[in-house]
Amino acid sequence: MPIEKTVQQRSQCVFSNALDLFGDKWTLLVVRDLFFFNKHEYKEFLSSPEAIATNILSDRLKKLYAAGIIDEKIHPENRSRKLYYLTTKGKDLLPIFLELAKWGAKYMKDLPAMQNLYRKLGNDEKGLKAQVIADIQKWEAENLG
Amino acid sequence: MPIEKTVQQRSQCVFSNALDLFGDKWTLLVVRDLFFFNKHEYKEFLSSPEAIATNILSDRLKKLYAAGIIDEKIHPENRSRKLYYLTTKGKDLLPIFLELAKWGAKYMKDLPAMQNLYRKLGNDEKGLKAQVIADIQKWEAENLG
DNA sequence: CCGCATCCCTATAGATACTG
DNA sequence: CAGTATCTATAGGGATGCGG
Repeated sequence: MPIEKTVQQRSQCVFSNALDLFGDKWTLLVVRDLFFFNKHEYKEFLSSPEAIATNILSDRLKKLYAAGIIDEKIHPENRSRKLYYLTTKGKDLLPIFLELAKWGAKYMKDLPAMQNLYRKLGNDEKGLKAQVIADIQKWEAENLG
Repeated sequence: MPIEKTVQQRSQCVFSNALDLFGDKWTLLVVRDLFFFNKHEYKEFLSSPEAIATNILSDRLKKLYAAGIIDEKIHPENRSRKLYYLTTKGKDLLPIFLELAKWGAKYMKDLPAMQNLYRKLGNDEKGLKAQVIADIQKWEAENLG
């Protein structure tokens, strides 16, 4: 029987509390995959270029679930697989990602793989945001409906 | 002679690169102190409620400096002290903090210490932002001028 | 004093091997 | 295929040292 780990908050600060939740190198990458790469399965997260380890992925999915940022359901085609998707609370993280990307667009110009995103952010941020939301809603209609 | 640690980037992704820089529980708390609590000295960062350890603080100040997010100068009244302050690159992180705070205002309502910030965010985000910037400029005029 | 640097030790993160 | 178990590496807390 494992000892219940009471997640201790370091202070009453909203930033400190946020960092208690996703202040690490992996948690937000899973959320990124959900937002921008239409990934919804364990093996899809594993296939991202950063190469997250299986135990870390498992742990982060649990933490995101416990925090109410993602939800999950059995894959309709295969009971041994799961589908992960963002809750409303999770989807509300999008503005943070977009601001982060804007900062990156300004100060990490040396990331060639990101130039398309940067251009879209600069030209048509609202369009980008709308498209991310639309993609999610499309997926939801097909898989949660 | 210490071995130079080449900070390895995990991928070409802007989010991954950002997390390589501040994907930990402490780095952004130092930036927070600079933005919202008008802290500019080593001992002031140490006095924050999260109680950062001295070696961690020292390490994070170096990393933030190396990343061009903060700069430093000798304290005018005492050569044994230093003043730390945000560069333009650092100040440009403010929108990320504000989006984070907005998310927290919606989903961490149980942080009584933050209610004032949340209210201000809800009522007058632009005013809040302007005030943070104004406070910084006031400090700069007095200390960097 | 003040800003760190260093050391020691523990806790946690994470890579790899393995299992149901 | 989706995770767990095991092992190792790193982050971090706390005490202390040390130069300016």
